[in-house]
Amino acid sequence: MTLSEQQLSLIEEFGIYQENNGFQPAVARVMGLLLVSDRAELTFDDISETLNISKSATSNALNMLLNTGHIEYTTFPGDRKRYFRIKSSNWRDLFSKKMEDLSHLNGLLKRVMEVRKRENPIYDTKLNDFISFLDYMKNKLPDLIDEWEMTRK
Amino acid sequence: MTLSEQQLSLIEEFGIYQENNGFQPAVARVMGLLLVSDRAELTFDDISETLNISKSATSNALNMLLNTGHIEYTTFPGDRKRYFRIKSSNWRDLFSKKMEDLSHLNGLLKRVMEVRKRENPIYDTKLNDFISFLDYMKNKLPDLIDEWEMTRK
DNA sequence: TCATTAGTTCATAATTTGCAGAACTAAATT
DNA sequence: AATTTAGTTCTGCAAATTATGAACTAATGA
Repeated sequence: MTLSEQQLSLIEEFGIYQENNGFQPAVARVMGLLLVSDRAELTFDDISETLNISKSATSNALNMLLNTGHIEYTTFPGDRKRYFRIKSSNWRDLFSKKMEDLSHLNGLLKRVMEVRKRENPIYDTKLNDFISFLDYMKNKLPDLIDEWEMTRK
Repeated sequence: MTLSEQQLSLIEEFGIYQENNGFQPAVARVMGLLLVSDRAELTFDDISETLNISKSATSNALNMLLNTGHIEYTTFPGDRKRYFRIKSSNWRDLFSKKMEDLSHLNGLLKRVMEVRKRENPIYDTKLNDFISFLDYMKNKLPDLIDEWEMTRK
C-alpha cells in the first residue's frame, strides 16, 4: 500500500474536515484512507500500517465506523480477513445531517421566541425572519432533491 | 439578572448545539445567554455573574465572539461599560456556514476523484453522483433564497 | 499440539482543552 | 494622590480526549 503525496495530503484534509464533524482524528483518517485509496477495499492491517496507527486504535476506529454505518466489509471464502470499504449509500446522509442540524437549530430558536420577553421587539423581528427562512428551506429542499433526480434520467 | 428554568435550560441546549459547531463551552453559553435573555444587551459583569464563569473566561469569550463577528456592543455617554448583544445580521451566516461547509466537502471530493485510480469504477459512480448533487444544490440555493425574499414582500 | 492469524480489551501514557485565579493596566472618580 | 472600575493577560491546574502497547481470545493451519 503506497500512496502518492496527493493522496496523503487529501487524507489529512478530509481527516480534518471530519474531525470538525465530530469524528476522532484516527477515525477520520481511516475514512479518508478508504476514500482516496486506489483499492476500494482494505484490510485491518492495510489500514493500520498505512496510517501508522496501533492495532487498538485501528480496531476502535473500524468498529466505531461499522456501528455508525459509515463503512461495511466483505469477506472471501477461505480468507479470514475482512475487507473494509466505505458504505456508498451513506454519501447522501452527509447532506441530510446538515439539514437535520438546521432543523434542530430552528426548533431551539422557536423555543427562544416563546421563552424570552424582550422589552425591545426590534431584535425579535430579525430572529422571526430567520426562523421563517429555515422553515421555508425545510419545505422546499425535498422538491429540490426531486428536481435533481429528474435531471439524471 | 434572574433567568427562568426554561431560559437556563435553553442556554445549555443552545450551548451544546454550538459546541458541536466548534465553539468552546463557555463561548457557546455566552451566545446562548445573549440569545435568550429578556434584555437584549448585557454587560461584562452580567454575563460573568449570570453564567458563573470567571472574568478571564468571559473576557476571552467576548473577544472571540467580537472577532468572529458574532456579537457587537454599544456604549452610552458617561458609562464606561460595554453593552454586548448578538449581531442580528449574523443569523443568516449560520445557514451560509453550513452551505460553505458542503462546498468545502465537494471540493475535497472532486480532488479525490482526480487523485485516486480505482480499478473497479463501480464506486466512482456513486461518488460522482454525490458531487453532482452538491453542485446542483449550490447552484439552486441562491434562487431558493430569492424566492423566500419574495414571499416576504 | 504448537504456532500463526486476525483481531479485541484493558491499563496507562501523552496530549489537548478549557477554565480559574492572581496579577496587571489604563482610564475615571473621589 | 489614592481608589474604583472595567476589563486583560499570564501561569498553571484539572479534566477530558486520544492513542499506545501488552496481554488476551478464538479460530485456523502445520
